[in-house]
Amino acid sequence: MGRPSVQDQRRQEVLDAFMTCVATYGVEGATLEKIAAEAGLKRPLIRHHLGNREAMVLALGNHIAETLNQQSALLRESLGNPPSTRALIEVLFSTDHASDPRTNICYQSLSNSVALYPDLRQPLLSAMETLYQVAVDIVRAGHPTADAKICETVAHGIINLYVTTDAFVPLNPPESWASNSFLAAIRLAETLGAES
Amino acid sequence: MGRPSVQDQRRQEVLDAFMTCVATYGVEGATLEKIAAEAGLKRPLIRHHLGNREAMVLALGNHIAETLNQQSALLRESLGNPPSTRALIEVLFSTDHASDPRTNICYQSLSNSVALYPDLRQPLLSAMETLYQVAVDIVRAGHPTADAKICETVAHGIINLYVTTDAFVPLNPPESWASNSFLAAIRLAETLGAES
DNA sequence: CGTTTGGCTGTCCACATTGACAGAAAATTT
DNA sequence: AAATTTTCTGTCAATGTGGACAGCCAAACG
Repeated sequence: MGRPSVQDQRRQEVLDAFMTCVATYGVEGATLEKIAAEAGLKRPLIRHHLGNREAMVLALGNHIAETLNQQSALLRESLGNPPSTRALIEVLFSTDHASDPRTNICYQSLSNSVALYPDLRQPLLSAMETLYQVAVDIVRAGHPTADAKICETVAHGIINLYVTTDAFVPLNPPESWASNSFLAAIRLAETLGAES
Repeated sequence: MGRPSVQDQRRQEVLDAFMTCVATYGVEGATLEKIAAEAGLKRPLIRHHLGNREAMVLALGNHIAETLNQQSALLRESLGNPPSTRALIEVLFSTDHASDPRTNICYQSLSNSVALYPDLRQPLLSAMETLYQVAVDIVRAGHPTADAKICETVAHGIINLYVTTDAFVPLNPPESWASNSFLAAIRLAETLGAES
């Protein structure tokens, strides 16, 4: 049968190194050499596992989207039954929640590259839709009597406030930026009245 | 006296072309040739006007920060006396307000490059602080009796919701994403009660 | 032990990009 | 018209980057 294949594992490792490089140097700044150094491999192996540059970028886009989808699923499960909007906000903004900080930075970088790699759009868009949907479901569960459209607005607002906070991380802003987003999300949730 | 200098104007044109390229290709993807093509000049002239790559990036960072500061000042003036929070939100989210869409994309790209160009951090950070401050002042003017800390939270929330909306523009999301952010900002503002 | 299968390395070429310089062309003043 | 200053062009070398290939090495199986 020959040597057993570790291709799947290697592919994950290379993808992870690519993710680190994109987060640090941007999509166009993540060269094969930097990725190879990060992965501890030789440059030709990167190509062997992920294909040419375009294939690499699309693979990363799908990987990021998949990661976000898993986080959405986790979020849905980790909140008690019935889930509370307050708990959603606290999980999103808790520092120990600590979703991999590279994920959101890569998401941003890839978003800005959609014009160059159009196939990125679909997975990135639907990953975000999924996250929105989880938030909407949680908010509606916590406020069954509230208007559906209003719940949607509040849920989107909470997620967007969270996203902004993450987007500013590379700037290392004062702590107040994050706490103001957190407090704003709380206030927004409270417009729905007490939870059931 | 010799030929008259058009250096200042050329510098602005080159900076503008650089901005377009960064918005399209990212910081590392904006090569001198692409910038030259965009500016309608020959490559060596780019270097002549903006210096080497690092100087170019820092110049763009300062230019973006300056642009944002001007927009902040404009925002402060364009709102009536007394300014209303509602008007602030409507101006921010109005499509015809149409601040140059490249500005926010460049801001994001540059933010993600702070690790490589540390001198970018200061101007980007204080431009955002300025924008926050304008929003805080407007909200406080509209709600003179409200608690100062709460006004700060609401103002930051409004700005952050606006920022997120702009950040998603490259993904060309469904129109509902923007309208939900807008409605969330309105709801958030309403938590302060009626305006004076 | 040999074969087979797959992972890994070394090396090559083509091309893009940056950085630098010398010199031509243009415009204004004297 | 001549001189001067600035703008612009052409070209070179050095380096970085992507893409491709041939061949070696390691591990499992018969």
